[in-house]
Amino acid sequence: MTLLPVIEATACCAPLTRDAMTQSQADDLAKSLKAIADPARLRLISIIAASEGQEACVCDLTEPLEIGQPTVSHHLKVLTDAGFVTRSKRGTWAYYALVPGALDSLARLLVTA
Amino acid sequence: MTLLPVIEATACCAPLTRDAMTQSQADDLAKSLKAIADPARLRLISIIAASEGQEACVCDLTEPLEIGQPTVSHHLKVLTDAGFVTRSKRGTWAYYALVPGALDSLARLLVTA
DNA sequence: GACCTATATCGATGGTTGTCAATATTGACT
DNA sequence: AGTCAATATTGACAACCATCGATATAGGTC
Repeated sequence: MTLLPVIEATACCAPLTRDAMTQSQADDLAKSLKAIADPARLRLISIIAASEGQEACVCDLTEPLEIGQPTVSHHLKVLTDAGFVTRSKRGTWAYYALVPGALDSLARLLVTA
Repeated sequence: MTLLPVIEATACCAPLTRDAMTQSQADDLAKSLKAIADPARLRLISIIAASEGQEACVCDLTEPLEIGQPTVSHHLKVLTDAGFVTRSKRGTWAYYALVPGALDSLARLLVTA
């Protein structure tokens, strides 16, 4: 499933509270919010963000959350599809990094006035 | 179901990206995000926010969204439980108003550094 | 009280989603 | 080629959720 990346979804629009949203604006924003509205995914973002270079290896993400490796992989895919993180493979390892500004664009949409 | 209001859920904490979150912090934040991660609820917030005094009657909320009245009522309850809006009844009508600062507290948690 | 209007609650239903176990893929190393 | 380690994908299942129709509640008016 391809998903409108956050940055594009947010580049165009007035804040949530300025004007009544259209249905498709609401759909896009809801998709972005759904992508981060999960405890496991929030913790993944949080760990990645706190890591050096805002980048972390999957091997460092599996233990702290107490869920299986396939589930971690699934959550990382959701975050990637939504445009919050990017994946780069180096050797056998996969590194996930925050997309700079992605969370901020989203946050800006929620601020009132 | 009682839910930790956004304001309280966010009053205490460092931004999402400063430090690794605990499980319960992630649970709370995810609940707040889930509450607004729905197109119908985003449009409700949006319409309320764009109204005079950031307050709107349910009667003005049912038509624009093209969903049934019980569904609108359900979404408003979710938003109320999560602390984004408050309900006040005047006569036969129910008015929902934005909780000042609720969305902003949430947004602040998402901003990086 | 009887009736109407506005809103809330209940029960059911179809669709989505988080999780897991099992398996596949990919890359490194001998 | 063969093996091992890291990660991704698949298929299944239970839990959750958005929506609806039907009904209940509450306030106003006659």
